[in-house]
This record gives sequence, structure tokens and C-alpha cells, in this order.
Amino acid sequence: MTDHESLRLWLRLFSCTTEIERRIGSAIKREFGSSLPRFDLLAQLERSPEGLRMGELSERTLTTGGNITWLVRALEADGYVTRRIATDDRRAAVVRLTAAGRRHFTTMARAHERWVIAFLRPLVPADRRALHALLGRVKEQFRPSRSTE
Amino acid sequence: MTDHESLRLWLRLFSCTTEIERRIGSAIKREFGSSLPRFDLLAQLERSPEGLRMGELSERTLTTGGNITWLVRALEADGYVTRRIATDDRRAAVVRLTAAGRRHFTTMARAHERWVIAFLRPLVPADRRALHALLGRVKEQFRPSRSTE
DNA sequence: GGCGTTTCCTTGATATTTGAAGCAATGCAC
DNA sequence: GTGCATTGCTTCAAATATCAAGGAAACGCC
Repeated sequence: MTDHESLRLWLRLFSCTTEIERRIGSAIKREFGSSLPRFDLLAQLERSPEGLRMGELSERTLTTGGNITWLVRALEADGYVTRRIATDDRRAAVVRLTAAGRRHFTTMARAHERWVIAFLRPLVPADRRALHALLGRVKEQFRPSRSTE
Repeated sequence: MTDHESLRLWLRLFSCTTEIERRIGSAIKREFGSSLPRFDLLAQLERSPEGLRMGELSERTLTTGGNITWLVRALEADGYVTRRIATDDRRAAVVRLTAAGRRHFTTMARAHERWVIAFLRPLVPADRRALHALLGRVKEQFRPSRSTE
């Protein structure tokens, strides 16, 4: 009876994602001398021209605060982002993409999308939509708030 | 036009998996003082009572050789695995679970499965099967060999 | 049987990530 | 206003990961 169906699904989810992640990561390193976490962070900033706080970056990249500090410092040293104290809260730092950062990101994003498309090519568009919807259901549970609503 | 459908799917795949991974990982640390990579390695060994070589562990856990050396050494120090030179190839090391390792793994595995089931509860069984099948298609492309067959 | 290649691991240098602890700024309750 | 809990970040140590280089054993071909 207990055929561990959920467990096998999780294992497959995990291995598929890890495999793609590793391949894209090493391609980014090989082609651009960067990494997936850096790319991810730049991608978040690119969507928010007004900048993001460290904490927001931490939430959106699903990584810890200490790590964001480390990543932002490295990207700042490369001239891709700037850090500035928020006007309304002197504890908070607002991180923004520089022009160079945006150019760098755009270049990588093009290649990145090509790779992603290639990895998902085994699925026809309807499959991709189905997968997207199913994962949406899983993801939903991680949304904050909505206790009894 | 540019609706970046594949990209959004990948982002969702990545964030779902990462979120679950992180939660399970910290639960394992909290409850058992271990970690997901260790658990994963023990799980591989549990499925292969005859033991596995370092290289096989590396493939199955999707991590590099150097890292496996490190992990196995730590688990060996904890008394959960043994390492022995293969009888048929003196370059190769065969890693096996000890009795203590098996007990430790079994305890963790029970909790692990409960957590996984909980995270996948938003999907009904038919959904889970569908997701499993779709991911199977993605995973298929990573299988070695089969060039023109 | 011997030599060049390949395979299997380990090593060592680095990179990345986490979690806990610490510090300064805020906000709330009084 | 003051006191204290909370928040936003940084720091530090430890865990985990990568990659490149190297050593030993096995293999293949002559």
C-alpha cells in the first residue's frame, strides 16, 4: 500500500531541478565567468528599477541574509550594483543595478533563456502549461498570510 | 509576443524545489542534527546493501567527487558508513552503511517522508502522477547513451 | 611484458551557503 | 520621552560545494 508515491515524486522533482541548475550554472560560469546565484540576484534587481532592500533580495532569491550580504558585496566590487542607505530607514540598504550591471545581465539573460528553452524542449507547450499549473498549486502553500480565508 | 513561457516554468520549478529543499534541510538539522546532503548519501547507500563506489555516489547524489570524499569521511567519523577497497579494483573504494548508519537513516527517513507528503498535499494523487510523468519526460534527456536508438 | 591512456579517488585552494550572534536603528507601550 | 522588543543587516565559524592537479591502479595495444 504505502508505495511512497510522494517520495518518488519529490526525488524526481529534486533531481530534475538540480540537474538543470547544475548545467545552467556551469554554462554561466564557462561563458560569462559568473554564477547562477549572481545571475538570479541581478534578475531580481532588473525587475525592480527602484532597487530592493537586502531583506527583499533575501526573500526573493530564497537565500539567507548573510549570503545576500556576501553576494551584494561581490557584485558591488564588480561594479554591477550599488548599495545605498534607505532614506526612510537608516538600518536598511537599497541595492540597485548599475548601467554596467544591466548590460551584463541582459547579455547573460539571452543565453540563459536559450538554455532553459532547450532543457524544457522535451515538453510540448500544453505540457509546459500543465506543469506550470501543477507547480503553482504546490507553490501556493508557501505564500504568506491567508490563515483561514 | 515574447511571453517567456519556458522561463517562467523554470523559475517556478526552481523556486518550488528550492523552497521545499530548504525547509526539509532545516527540519533535518533541527530534528536530527544532520543535513540533507548527508541524508541523501545515506539514502543511496540504503538502497544498495552491497555498497557503492565513490564514483557511483557522486553520480547518484549529483555532486562532485571531491565533495563525496568529504561527506563520506564525515559520515565515517560518525560511524555511519565504512569504506573498504574494492576486491576487484584497488583504485576503487566501496562505501557501505553500518548498522548504526541504517538505524540513523531509518529514523530520519520516516520523518522525511512525512514532510515530503505534507509539502505535496496540495496535489491530489492524479495530479501527483501527472507531475511525475511530466518530469519524467524532462529527466529522460539526461540519461546517458542512446544516441540514435 | 611494457608503455601510454584512462579511470578512480584524494588533495588543496576557493567559492558559496547556512545559522547563530551581535549591533544599530525603529517602533510601541507607557 | 524611556525602555524594551523587534527589525535589518553584518559578521563569523562551520558546512558544503566546485574545480584543477596529482597519484596509483587498470587497461589496451603492440
